[in-house]
This record gives sequence, C-alpha cells and structure tokens, in this order.
Amino acid sequence: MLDIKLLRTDPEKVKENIRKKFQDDKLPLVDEVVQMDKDFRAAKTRADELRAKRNTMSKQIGGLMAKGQKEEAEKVKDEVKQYGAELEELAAKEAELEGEIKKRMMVIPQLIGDDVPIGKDDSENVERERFGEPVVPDFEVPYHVDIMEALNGIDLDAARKTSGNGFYYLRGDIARLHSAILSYARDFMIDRGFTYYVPPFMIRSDVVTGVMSFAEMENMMYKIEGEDLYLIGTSEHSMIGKFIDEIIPEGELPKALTSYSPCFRKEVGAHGIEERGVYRIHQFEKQEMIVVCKPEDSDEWYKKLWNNTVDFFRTLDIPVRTLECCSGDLADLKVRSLDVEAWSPRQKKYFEVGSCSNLGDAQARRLGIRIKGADGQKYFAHTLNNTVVAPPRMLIAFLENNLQADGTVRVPEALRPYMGGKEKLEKCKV
RNA sequence: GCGGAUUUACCCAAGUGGUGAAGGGGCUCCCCUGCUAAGGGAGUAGGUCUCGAAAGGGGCGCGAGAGUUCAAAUCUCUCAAUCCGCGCCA
Repeated sequence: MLDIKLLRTDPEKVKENIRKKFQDDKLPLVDEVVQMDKDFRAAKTRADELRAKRNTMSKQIGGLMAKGQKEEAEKVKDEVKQYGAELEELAAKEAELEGEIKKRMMVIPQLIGDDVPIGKDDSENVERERFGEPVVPDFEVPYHVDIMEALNGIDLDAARKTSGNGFYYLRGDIARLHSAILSYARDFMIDRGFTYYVPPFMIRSDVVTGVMSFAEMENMMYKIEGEDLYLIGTSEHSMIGKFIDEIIPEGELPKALTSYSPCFRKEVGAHGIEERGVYRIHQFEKQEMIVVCKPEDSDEWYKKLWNNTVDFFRTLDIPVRTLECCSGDLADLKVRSLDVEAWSPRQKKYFEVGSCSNLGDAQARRLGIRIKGADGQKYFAHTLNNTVVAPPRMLIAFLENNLQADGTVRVPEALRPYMGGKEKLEKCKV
C-alpha cells in the first residue's frame, strides 16, 4: 500500500509505476483516488464542523439541565436535531469514500525498485547468478516419486484414500530426511543469528485479511468450520501478523526471525494440483526467514536473506541460481523479489525452491507496523521474507542431485548428524 | 466449554448520562533550600485524521466494534483479553 500523500503530490509517478508493471487497467484508479480523497476531506471537514457545533450545544444543554431550565434545554435540543440529517448523510459519505479509497489503494501496486528489470511476466525474469556446476549425469535420473518409491519412501495411494489428491505419506529414510532437512535448516539459521520461532498454525480472519488480498485468501486459505480461524498458508502469515499495529522501539531492530510451520494451501487457480508427486501439494512444511528493519537497512538484508538460502542449498551439494523477478511478475506489495531455483538433472533445468522478497514499507503501512525513533518520531518499518527451505521441493532437488549411478542416494556431510550418521539412504519396511 | 469478576495514561486508580476524563506515584522543566534530605510551582490521555503558510483550531478516542441519545468511560448488544472457580484434555 502506498502513502496516499504520494498520489496527491505526484500521481504521475504512481502511474508510471503501474505502466512498468503492465497493469494499465489500473491507471484510472489513481485519478479516482485523487478525486475521492478530495471529496472525502471536504466531507470530513464539513462533518467535523457540525460535530463541533453539536458538541458545544450538547454542553449547553447540560448546563441548562443542571440549572433546571428544562424548556430552554428542549429548545436547544430541537435545534441540534436539525443538524442530525446532514451529519448522518455526511458521515455515510465519509465512510463510503474511505472504503472506496481503501479498496483502490489496496490494489495500486507498491513502487518497484529502480533497477528491477522491466518485463511482462515470468518469461522475462532475469537470471542473476549461478552457484555450483549444473551436472547432467550419464545415467538417466528417474522421476522423484520413483526414486522415493524405490526406497519405499512414499505412499500416495494411501494418502489419496485418507485425504485425497495433493497429500502424501512419507516413510522411513525419506520421512527422516524430511525432518533432518528442517532441523538442519533451523540450526543453520540460528547459527546465522536468527531467532527461532514456532508460531500458531491457525490465525483469525482479521489477520488473514491484513496479510493478503481477498483473491489470495479464496485461492489459498482453508477455513476451520464454526470458528473464526484459518490454517496458515505460510508462517509469514502468523509471523508478520504478530506485528500488526505495533510500534517497535528502534533499539529492538532489526528483528531477524526464522520460523517453522506446516503450510496449508488450497492451490485453487492457475496451476492446481495436476502433477503426480510432491511439487505442489495441499500440506507441506517450511522453514522461513522474516526480517523487520529500518528502511535504510532493507537493501542489505535483502542480499543477506537470499544469500542464506543459496548457502544452505550449496552445503547440500545442490546447484542453484537466482532469478530476478521482472516488473510484471512482481506481486503488488513487493519492491523487489528473486526466486532461488535448484538444478534438476532430470529436467535439465532449474526450478523454484524459494522466493526472497523486499516489501519496503508496503506491508508495514498496510498493517500499521511502525518504528519509534530515538527522537520520538514514528515511521513505517520495512519487511522482508524468504524461504530457507520447503522440504518437499528440497526432496526433489536433493534426490535428483545426490542420486548415484548405482541407484543409491548419498547423504551429504552436513545432513549426516541429523540422519544418525548415515552416508546413504536405505530402503525401509512398509 | 460453563459461571463470576475485570479492562481508563508509563504505573496505581476515581468516575453509572451533562461544562476541561479526578487523585496519587513516576517522569520532564523551573523555584527555594543546601552537601545522600525536604518543600513549592508548571507540564505530562497515548494515538490518529483533518483545516491552516504558520501560530493555532477542530473531529475521533476510556480493550475492539456496533447501537440508544441532543449528549456515552457511564446504558444495550457482539467480540477479544486478563484473573478466579468448575469441567475437559495431550
């Protein structure tokens, strides 16, 4: 969400930004907001005048009543009543305009970073850096589910029976690997100075509407029947939600947090759950990073955050690259964002395993997350988030990259302490 | 989950419809005194929106939201949180 003052003073800049994101259909919103804002302030000024008048006269009535001058009081009462209709009308207009303005402000995109590449959609995202050699082995790498099944590591049939498509049972060393990755990721981030959190996995509707758009909510969130609760789609929801309407003393910043949670997603919309396997599912687990910091520090944190994910994957011998989101692919709240992609030797291409975003003050403005400076001044914080690792996608990258010619899967050094010292995965009993 | 009590500023706390939301502590500034004390005075209801070049006005605001009223901290409803008791439970 932008500062409405920016639309008052420099609407062209806001329009230019909308054009850069190829959302020209939103261009009229800017002038609409400017006009509505004018009308709103006029209505408010007039309504406030009436309210002031009413307050004075009400006090007069009080004085008269105290003195026992009932009839005088009644006279003034009638006079005040006359303002009633106009005030009610103005109040309704105020509320309506405020709502309409907010509705538009919610969809007018955040100003993107100066150096964000301009492009229409994800096909125009720009590769930035590669880390590690993307190896294509001279044997054929099977589909990840097949690798898992060879180790008895997954049972999709049973999951379909109990829960439907888009769920899985993990088993044996694959299940253990899943937990090991999360434990390792947790310690990895703690070692880098992040504070570890386990947040609530359900949140109230007012938090949900605070952290996402209505459309996102419909397509992602599972609602608990008979309760004002939703299952979180990522721990970012509860982690950022905890700061709603908070004024944070400058000295407490930066807040560098890493949180674990299961994530629940309906996955309605564009892709759905069409593919067999664990790439896109209704329930997965994730280790996340969240940063709340001063505006001048957010660029630096942005670099640090994606670097953490890159380093994490590299310790597991998985080649990765970073892909910068172009203007058109950037979500409306984001200043900049990049995907961390892991190498798939089977598909011979990189695929998304994490997403790192700098939201500038957009999220903070929307949620009322502010900083109180040493001089008492208050200003909006910057917020960032990034995936450390989401095990299902990591499993795909892990299995494909660590598969040996003899069909065994090697356990990289870093994970062995979490796998009981095992050097390779073993087939389990079912 | 049930019943009761509670929610007012940095802290304690008064306030059951009517002119500036008492009072105390703390904090800030000033005065008096003078050496670890004591006293006096002033300020201190956050926050936010809005009008104004500014000085300065005005609106909202007593856990949140809605309602009744000329007028709500005060009355009504919904919700939340805290404490106590009972119940249930890993």
